[in-house]
Amino acid sequence: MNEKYVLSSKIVSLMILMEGTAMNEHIKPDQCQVQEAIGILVGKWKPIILLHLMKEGTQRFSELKREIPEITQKMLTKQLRELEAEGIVDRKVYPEIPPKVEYSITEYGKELQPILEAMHEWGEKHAQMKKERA
Amino acid sequence: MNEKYVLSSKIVSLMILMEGTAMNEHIKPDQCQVQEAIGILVGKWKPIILLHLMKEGTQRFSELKREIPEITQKMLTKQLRELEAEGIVDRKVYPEIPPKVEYSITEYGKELQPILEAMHEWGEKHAQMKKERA
DNA sequence: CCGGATCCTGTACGATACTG
DNA sequence: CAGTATCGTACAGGATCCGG
Repeated sequence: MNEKYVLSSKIVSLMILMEGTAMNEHIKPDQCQVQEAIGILVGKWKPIILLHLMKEGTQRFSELKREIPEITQKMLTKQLRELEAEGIVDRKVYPEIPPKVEYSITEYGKELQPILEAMHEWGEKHAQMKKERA
Repeated sequence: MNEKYVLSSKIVSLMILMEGTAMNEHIKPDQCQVQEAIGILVGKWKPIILLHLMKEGTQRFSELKREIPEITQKMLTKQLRELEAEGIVDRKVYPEIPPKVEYSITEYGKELQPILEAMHEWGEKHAQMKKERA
């Protein structure tokens, strides 16, 4: 491996973080841990769903549907199930009639919150920069 | 909750900044600023490209290609151009023969670094959690 | 109220070949 | 060396209807 070190302190800290992990080698797309995280967030609606659940706490299916009117039931169901499968969201079914299903962020899922917030922050800044460039 | 992870001070300050601002009302998918950020990182190869450029600094097209062997030229070109269009990556063409093109992370793009770090960190943890569940 | 089943469409991605 | 051009495929997302 060629060692061509031109380093800002930021890069140094990144390198320390990555030491012995993914950064050193040929990173394949399916090994990349950043992809792990992105993969979970990518669905067109997942960030929105998560933001709502994080802000409002536990919510029923129909509440989410009301707060995100443009989404179809199918999509809402599907994306919630995917988040559930990853352990990010908890699904609680009340065996009643009419049916009642509540969704909430798991403790584990809450660890994603700072990342979502950082992305929100950056995204806002980026959107504004795009405007200024026009 | 346990603080197993020391978040970078940048993220912590972002969290403070975001308090009370981020998650308000009916967020449409095309307004969601988290989507802004994700949209830029989604390409199958973009995180990998960015990690390489962040680690190695300025690199030629062929160097990147060599470090990411599974990617096709077409894809490498395309994703680099998209990153360039967003202002994340700088493209420097040397009008020589044979051609020479160098890519690097812009100062602006470096602001993504803490986010990528956080995602990498979380992704690693998540990947391991999945294993344990099996 | 919640969500599964079906069908349809755009596009991200890839293999391959060609060029200044 | 660093790209375009062309063609082909898989899959995410959406519209709509059905069911417990």
